[in-house]
Amino acid sequence: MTSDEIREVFLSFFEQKGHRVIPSSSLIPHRDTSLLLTTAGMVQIKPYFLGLQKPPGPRLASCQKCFRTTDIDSVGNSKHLTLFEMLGNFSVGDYFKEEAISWAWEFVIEYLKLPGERLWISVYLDDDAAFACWRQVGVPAERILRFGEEDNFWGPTGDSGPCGPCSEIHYDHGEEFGCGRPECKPNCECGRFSEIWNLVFTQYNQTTDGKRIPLPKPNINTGMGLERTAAAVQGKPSCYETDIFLPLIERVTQLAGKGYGEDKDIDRAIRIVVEHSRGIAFLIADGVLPSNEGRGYVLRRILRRASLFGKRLGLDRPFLSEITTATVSRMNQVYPELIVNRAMIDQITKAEEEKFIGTLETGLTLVEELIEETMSQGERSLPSEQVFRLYDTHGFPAELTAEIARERGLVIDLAGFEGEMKKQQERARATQKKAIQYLAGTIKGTASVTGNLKVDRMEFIGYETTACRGEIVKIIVEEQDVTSVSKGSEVNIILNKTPFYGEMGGQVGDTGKISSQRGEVAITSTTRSPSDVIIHHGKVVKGSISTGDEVEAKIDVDRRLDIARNHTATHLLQYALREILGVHVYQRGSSVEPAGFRFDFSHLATVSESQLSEIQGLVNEKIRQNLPVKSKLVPYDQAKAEEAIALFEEKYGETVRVVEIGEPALSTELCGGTHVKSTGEIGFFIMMSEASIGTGLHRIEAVTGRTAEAVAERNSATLKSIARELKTVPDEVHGKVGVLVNELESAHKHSLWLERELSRKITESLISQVKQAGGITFLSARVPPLTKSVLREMGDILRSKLKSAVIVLATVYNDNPSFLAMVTPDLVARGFYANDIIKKVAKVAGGSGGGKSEMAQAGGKDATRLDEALDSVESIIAEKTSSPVKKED
RNA sequence: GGGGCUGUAGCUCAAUUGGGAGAGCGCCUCCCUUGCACGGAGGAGGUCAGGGGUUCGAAUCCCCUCAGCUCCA
Repeated sequence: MTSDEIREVFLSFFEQKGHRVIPSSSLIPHRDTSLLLTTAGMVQIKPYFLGLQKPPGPRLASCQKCFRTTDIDSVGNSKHLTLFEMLGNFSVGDYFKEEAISWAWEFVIEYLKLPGERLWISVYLDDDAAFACWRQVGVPAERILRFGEEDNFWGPTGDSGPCGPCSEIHYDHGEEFGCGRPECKPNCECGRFSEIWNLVFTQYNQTTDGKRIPLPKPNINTGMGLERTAAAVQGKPSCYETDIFLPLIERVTQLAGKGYGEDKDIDRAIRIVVEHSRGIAFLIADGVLPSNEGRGYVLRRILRRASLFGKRLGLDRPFLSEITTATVSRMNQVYPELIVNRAMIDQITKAEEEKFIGTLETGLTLVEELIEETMSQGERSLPSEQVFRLYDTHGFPAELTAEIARERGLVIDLAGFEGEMKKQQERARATQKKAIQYLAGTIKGTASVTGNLKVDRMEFIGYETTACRGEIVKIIVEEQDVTSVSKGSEVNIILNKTPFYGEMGGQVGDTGKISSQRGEVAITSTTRSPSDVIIHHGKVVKGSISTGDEVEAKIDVDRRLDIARNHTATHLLQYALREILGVHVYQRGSSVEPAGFRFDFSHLATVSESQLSEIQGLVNEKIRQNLPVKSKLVPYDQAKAEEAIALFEEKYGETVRVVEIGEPALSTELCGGTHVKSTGEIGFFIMMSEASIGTGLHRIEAVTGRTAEAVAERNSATLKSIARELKTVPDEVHGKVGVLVNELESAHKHSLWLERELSRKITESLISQVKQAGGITFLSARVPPLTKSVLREMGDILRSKLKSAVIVLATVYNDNPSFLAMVTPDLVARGFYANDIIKKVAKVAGGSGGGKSEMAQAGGKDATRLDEALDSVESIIAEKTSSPVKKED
């Protein structure tokens, strides 16, 4: 049985048992900031279990792609994977243990045809009910083992929430794969037993004080690892020998010219390469891009690990994209997002791998330096802080450092390195804890109001209208439900019916007012609870309001129209980007506000000026064509079949709203936002900026409608005023500025030339002004205003002409006195230091300064005492010659 | 989210306690030569990432912002 068949048979089996099959959700969890990546099939079911959302049915089944980073370092042995597929059936308050167990057994025996005698069962210590169920389906008592919390109790995630005992099916691969110890049984560390299916019986809700309260309607949540199951079904010792990995392994062995199954270390490297390559392909397909934090960093880490182990196989050039390509062709039937994003997967992988090779190269020179230094000091061991610095700051793996060191007869202090690593982890954890506490605090504040907020009747009618009559269902003030509130209070209001759009999909919420006969509330923002209830935030400005009041809800229509213009423009922009740059362009986020919008999209190359102007032109052309904008509700599957563009991180219900522009549609997007009726209403579109905001990610900021008009107006006003200033007309401004810049440049050169001419003349006259003091030739003179550099040039000339002298020049430049002192080398040797002299001189004029012994500069504050300062030079030198001179060696 | 490092000519990088912005490669012009990274002379090219502060004076010290690299979560 192939893995594809297992997947198919599983889903159709549970479909027969009344389950609704739901598609795999993205690896990026939707609206769940607590999770980096989707780690189990349960993730997308969680809101149903928590009662936050209505499930499409009480019985659900899925095959979910999952990604776990917890045992990334164990990848390569027989069991652990980062990316895997999890088959699962779920009961949302419907069936329980008995059905879950009997169906699981039926499936593995009848459908997967696994030999019963190779299967072992584990149950939670006191879960006699589960034990009995297993006995009933015919599992002998001696193959049902009891384990404690560690192995057979699931949850809660965090300190409270749903949890319960679980029961697992283990497959015995056979004694030959085991450790051989007599006590070897399921959950043994050796590779003999493989846990293939975990059935979780969520029957308790754990409170923060540790009490477990039975749930009125317990849930079932199961997870069967497809890869492990395939290994069992196909009689292979590990998932790597199944049809899932073999094609990929074949590709690697082809490229590396190494055989699989000949050498333990080589096998491990091959496994890591293929395993991580799958992860790379799937992560990129779901919109993750390499980065130095979050999900992007997970991607970068596995990519680098794969590249390193590839090196070990002798693969020196970039090769990973070959394996990700093989992954795409192996898996795209089931996961079409792979084929859709294949260009992105290929290019990102190549670019990132090349970048890593670059990092390794610079690291290599640093390692060489470190080795040289260590050897020159006669040490044999590379200092661990330095090895850690190479890794921490420059990303150079310690194993590689060790390897290179070994070739040169050196060792590294591995224990010290691990210590440094521990410290770093502790630092991060400590701050992480604080961040979580902080987060918990803020969420708690609103969670009590909105987290589990359930409202039976609430209708959004803002697509059709901008005002309506409704009734106040709930009033929340500072996290407390209240029945009435009066003037001056900040409130959150929930209506049974509202035209207010709650912030979602990048579009900001509406503002406006809610008024009754007795009072009025100014609504300043509108948001949405996790359970999709629209919450109006505002302040009571008149009278008072109470729950049950009949009210009129009216949004700020002009503002809404501004937002709608911008939102429809994002769709047109995405269309234009795909036309001009290519179909690989996808929206990666947006922010739609009344004043303008931001649009992030995936694209690898830089966008040229001419492309930008083409894009802007195309959007404006479509605006002028005044195309109709229509929305409709369609079943999810239909929308998918029609290839409506969906935002990767969004999750959509059974029916989805599709927004189409034009007839036939040139843009079709799944979207819940508010739009204009036809593109002409947008009026005008101007791109304000385009920039790369990370690898493969770009951001465009743009404005439409009246903001665009204002921008155009402002630009033209600016241009006109510049033209006026330049005494010309706007069309001539460009040429005129060019001329002016040239003129300015030559004027600068000319004035520099004049200054030099002047300084040369002065220099000659200055030479005749030299004096003597204590046998030392010196010159102290005031010169006309000169720039610092010309003053210095003057000093240089004087110094070379006078051969042996102390020179002090002073000038007033921009009202500030400044001094320059120069001393010829022979006098420096005799103890005349320019920096000492300048300090004394400048002090007279209330300034200070410093420099080097041959040349020093200073500034003063009192320009009137400049001459007095210059006069002091003679006495300074005289003093120096009369006192005994310390000779320098 | 928290650390570390970096940002100077088109590229790779220098610049001692704060005191004169440089080298190599590349580019342009000329000369000498014509096989290899020829050789020689001259030249252009810089908001020292950006902003603020300290100072007579900041590439250098302090603060903020931005960008890149890197590690941890």
